[in-house]
Order: sequence, then structure tokens, then C-alpha cells
Amino acid sequence: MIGLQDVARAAGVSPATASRALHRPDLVALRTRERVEQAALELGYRPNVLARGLRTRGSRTIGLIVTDILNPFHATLAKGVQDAAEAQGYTVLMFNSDEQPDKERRALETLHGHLPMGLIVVPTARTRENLSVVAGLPTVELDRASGLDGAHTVMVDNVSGAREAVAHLLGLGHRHVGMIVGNLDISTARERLQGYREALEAAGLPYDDGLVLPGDHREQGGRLAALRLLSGRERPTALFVGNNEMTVGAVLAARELGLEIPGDLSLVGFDDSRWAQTMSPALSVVSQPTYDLGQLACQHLLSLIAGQSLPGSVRLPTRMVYRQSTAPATVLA
Amino acid sequence: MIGLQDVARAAGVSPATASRALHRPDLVALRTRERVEQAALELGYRPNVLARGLRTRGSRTIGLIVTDILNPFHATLAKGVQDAAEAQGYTVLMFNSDEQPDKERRALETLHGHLPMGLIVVPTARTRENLSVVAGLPTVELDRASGLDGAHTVMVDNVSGAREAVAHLLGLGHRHVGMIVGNLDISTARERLQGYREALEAAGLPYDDGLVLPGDHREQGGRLAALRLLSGRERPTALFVGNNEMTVGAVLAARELGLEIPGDLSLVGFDDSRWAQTMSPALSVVSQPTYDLGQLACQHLLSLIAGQSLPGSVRLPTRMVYRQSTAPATVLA
DNA sequence: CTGAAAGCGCTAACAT
DNA sequence: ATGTTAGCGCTTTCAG
Repeated sequence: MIGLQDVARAAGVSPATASRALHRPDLVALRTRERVEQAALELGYRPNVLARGLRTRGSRTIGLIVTDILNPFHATLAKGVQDAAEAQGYTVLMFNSDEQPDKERRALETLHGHLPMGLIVVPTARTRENLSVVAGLPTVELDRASGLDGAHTVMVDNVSGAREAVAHLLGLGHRHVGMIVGNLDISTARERLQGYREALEAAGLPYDDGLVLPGDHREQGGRLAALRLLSGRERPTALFVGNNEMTVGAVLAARELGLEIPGDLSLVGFDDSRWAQTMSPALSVVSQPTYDLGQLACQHLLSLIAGQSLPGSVRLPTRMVYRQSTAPATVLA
Repeated sequence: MIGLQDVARAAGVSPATASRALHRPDLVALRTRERVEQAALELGYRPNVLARGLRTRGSRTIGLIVTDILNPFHATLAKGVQDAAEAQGYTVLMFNSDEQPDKERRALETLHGHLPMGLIVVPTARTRENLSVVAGLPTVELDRASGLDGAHTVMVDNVSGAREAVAHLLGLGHRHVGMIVGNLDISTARERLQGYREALEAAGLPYDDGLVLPGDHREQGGRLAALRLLSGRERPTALFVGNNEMTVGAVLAARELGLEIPGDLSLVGFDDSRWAQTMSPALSVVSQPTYDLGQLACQHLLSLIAGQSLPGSVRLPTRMVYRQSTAPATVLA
């Protein structure tokens, strides 16, 4: 490996000067600096970030933990984070918790040993506790809030997004609107449920427990919940589903039951995707600025690392996208 | 930060002994070892991998560069790699080249500074050259071959996969089978084209240049190519598309042109996806063992790192999945 | 079986 | 403006 020593020797200066020339240019004479830069270039010098990190106790590295990299939503968040990090010369250590608090904890422990300068995490149900592993580390919670006091969060306005979706359904005349909500240990699920309730209330409709079923944020959970919801007597004529994966499950369930969308069932999902756009009928959804969310979280974190104090919580708006999966309610027999 | 010093002190031994106790258990008395382990546990000791890596010149870290993390195929590869790495206590540094040789090179440079023990890369068109940045590093090429002599590769049998797909189309009586191939700088594209040609040849049909159009591996490229291919006179009655993203584009193009699948156009894509399964009609595809590919590449790399010499190249079989997007050719007017 | 000491490559005091 | 020196936390000779 080409070390700073080598560069220094080639440039005829001490290692210290070479170091300064490379990243504190103002502290070094222009001519010397040029010689060092030249030498570094010719030798193909790459700093050993391990040594640097050891010395400075900080590694221009940040951690990212998402709950499911196979979910395009999370992949997009990750890309937003990575692009923003790279733009500032930071390297991202990415982990996958699979929604499992234990995996999240292990990820945090591994991460800890890498002396990251900050962390972006999509919380699981037990992030509050797990974060003690990296106590004191600048942290931004992404997409969800762990509930930790004073945490920095970058999220979408879930309540109003859900409210708008359900209001749309209600506006079409639906009176039995079901909801497949996520795990209520997760803030997004709670907030979206809240939006559902508010829309009902605004329309003067009662909240009916039987129309709301939990899911596990995955396709299977959504399918099972939808199957149950749509098989009961007095089945809902419209469904609002709390995340993208469960929406897939709900569509599958409707197909299994021979229910036409939107003829027999109106459907709105949360989070847009190519799948939602290209399936037929194209799905109406509450769309999120996913990539921006990731970028913003990263920029926020980097500011935090730089010592700026910032508002604790950022909310981005959602946008309702009307496509072909909803239709006016028809009077049932 | 809790250091090994602290653990040593708490256990009443020297740092050296504490170090040994933790990862060369055989070199230390059982009782001492227990005391050290106990202390480490109580204090919540996490080794500083930077210091360790600096000392041992190797960091239990491997690099992974994929070309498009937003593509579910790559996300799945990544998950396979990560899971396998984690199972062996390795941390993955993941980068995204976006198919751009320059980004790939920058990723390699950054990676280099982290002293990784190995690299898994989905090559771009210029990986051969770029790999000089990490010369000497154990490397496995995943999904594609850069063309580097003696490289270790983990790929799918593209030729036979493509051959089977096209033979299927031919068997249905199609005589004008088009292909949207990827960038021919990429080995998968070349191999899939090769399979297409072999199937034609086996059926005694001539190869017609005009039926084969390049794409850029993304949705737009596929759409444009399909639009062109399907608008010409003597349009093909069947299409074989060389990757998942371009297949989406081809479907979109067919819709734009008012072509029914499979009535007016039979379609087979390469690589399965949820989208292919749930769109209607469900798409027939050449399915790949994507997750296994990632896992295998990682296991292969770890063996390499451990000094085992292995066969240079692994090929996994594909599997043809018949669904509803193909139909017998009807005689055209 | 355990301890003392050196050093991985780098940067930050401190000195000049 | 530059060089000298020390030390980040760990592992590894080398002694004992």
C-alpha cells in the first residue's frame, strides 16, 4: 500500500507536511502543496481511513439501518442517503434489520466498532432501547419515529396523507371503508390510522373496529388481512392499505375472491411504486417523496455532525395520486 | 469508548492477554479467559475495528459494488451477499455504480482506503481497467464477467436460459422473434444474444439483424427499443427481452401501441420479479436464483480470502417459468 | 500461560 | 511554513 510516508518522501517533505498539504491546504506553502499533490497523484495515494479514523476518532463514515432492503421504498431511501453522503465524501455502512429488533441491535453493535460519525435509522419496534448501544452518536430517524425524546426525525405527514386518501374514498360515497394498518408499534401505522379516523370523523361516520385489521408490513400479512376483511358479511366496498407491500397482498386477495377493482372494491394504497403504476387497473396511492426523504435525512445528519443545531423534526408532504383503482360506491343489495 | 484496556484492567490481566482471551481462546488459561469474557460482557466491550484493522491490515470487511440498487434484482443480490457476510462476521461496504465506470472507479478508490479483505462486483463496461485500483484484492465478479483473465465469476447460464426462452417462442410457431438485448459491452447481454442465435439456428431459421435492438438495461431503453421494433413493417409477433427493467418498458410500449399480450404479441423476459408475477397477463420469464447468486458469490469470496483455491467460475442454472404472456402464433394477413 | 514493548498509518501538539 | 514527536487501540513478537 502507498502510504503518506511514500508521498512525503517523493515530495521531499515530512509526513506531517504531506498530511497538511492534502487536507489543510491553507497551512502550507503553495509550492510545497503542489509538489505533494503531484506526488500523491503519481503514486496513486489513497489515505488509509482506518489509521486516520483511529487518530481522529471519526471516520467520515455514517451508518444506515433500513428494515427491508428488498422493499423498493427502502431501497430508494437508501439511495437518497447514499447519494447525499457521497456528495460530501462520506461512506455509508448499510445494514438491514428485517424489522427484527435483534438484528437491529447486532447491526448497531457492529456499527459501533467502526466509529461512525452518525447514524440514520428506520426504527423497529425496539429502537428506543437499542439505541443505547450507540449512545451519544448523532442520529436521525427516518420514515418513522422511535419515540425517543428529542430525537431528530425525517418523515412524511402520515396523518394528512391518510386522511386525504380516506376522504377521497368517502367522497365517492363509500360507507364501509376498511383499513389494513401496519404494526401499531410503528409510528407510521399509528399515524395513518389516525388519519383514517379523522377522515371518518370529518364525514360524521362512526369508527368501526371490525373494519380495521393489522398487517405485518409485508405482502403476506396484507393478503391475509384483506382476505379476512373481504370475506366477512357486510364486506367493505373500499379499502385503504397502510403500506406498499401490504397493498400487493390486498390486490392478490381481491383477485382470489373474484372481486373486481374498482367495480367491486375501491382501493388506495400508501406509497407509490412502479408496480402500482403499471398494474391494471393502475392503483391510486398516497405518494411519498421517498428519495428526498433519504437525501434530507442525510443532509440533516451531516449538519448535526458539523455541530449545527437544527429543528428536531422534519415533515414532508405526501401527494394523493388518482388513478383507476377507485370508483363511486354502488348501492348494494 | 470502552477499550480493551478497560476490559484488561477489570479482569486483572494485561491488554495482550485480554486480546488473546477474546479471539485466540486456546492460548489462554480457561479461568483467565472466563474472567476476561465476563468483564468484556459487563462493560459492553466492542472492539475498535479501526485499530484492529490498522494493526492486522485487514478489517473483516468486504466491498460490494452493484450497478443499480433500485433494481430489485440487484437489491436481492445485495441481500444474498449481506446475509452470507454477516453469517461469517463480515461487514459489507456497499456502493452503487449506476452502470457508470467513473462512479465505479471512485467507489473502488474509497473502498481501497478501507482496507477491505475482498470485493464482490457487478462489473460495468470498464471494470477491467478499474480493478487496477485494488490490484491484488481477492475479487469475485457477480452476474457478469468483466473479461479479466482468470477472474472468479458467479453467474447464471445465460446462453441456455435465453436459448430455452426463444425455443419456447419458436415452438409456438413464431417466425419473427425480436430481441431487445442490453449493452453488448456487458457479458450477460452478449451471452443472451448468443442463446437467441443458437435457438434460431437449431430451428433452422436465419438470424435477422433488424429484429435485434440494443437497450440500456433500464425501463426507458426497453420501451424505446420495443416501440421501434414493434412499429416497423413486418413487426415481430414475439419478443424476448434481455433483462427485467427493459421488459417493463416493452410492456409499456405494447400498451401504447394497442397491442394485446399475448394475443398480438408474445413476450418472454429475463429475470423474474413480483411485477412479472402480478401484472396481467402474468409474464413468462427466465427466472434466476438471484438470492443464491449473491450468497454464493460471498461464500466464494470468503473461501478465497481464507486462502482456498477454487474453480474460477460458477454457473447456476436458470429456470423457464411459463405463465400467460405467450401464445401460439396466428397466421397474419 | 502471561506480560512488556513495539508498531500499523495517520494527524495534532509542540517546537522551530 | 515545516519538522519532530507522540499516540489513537489493537495485536503480535519476544521474553520470561
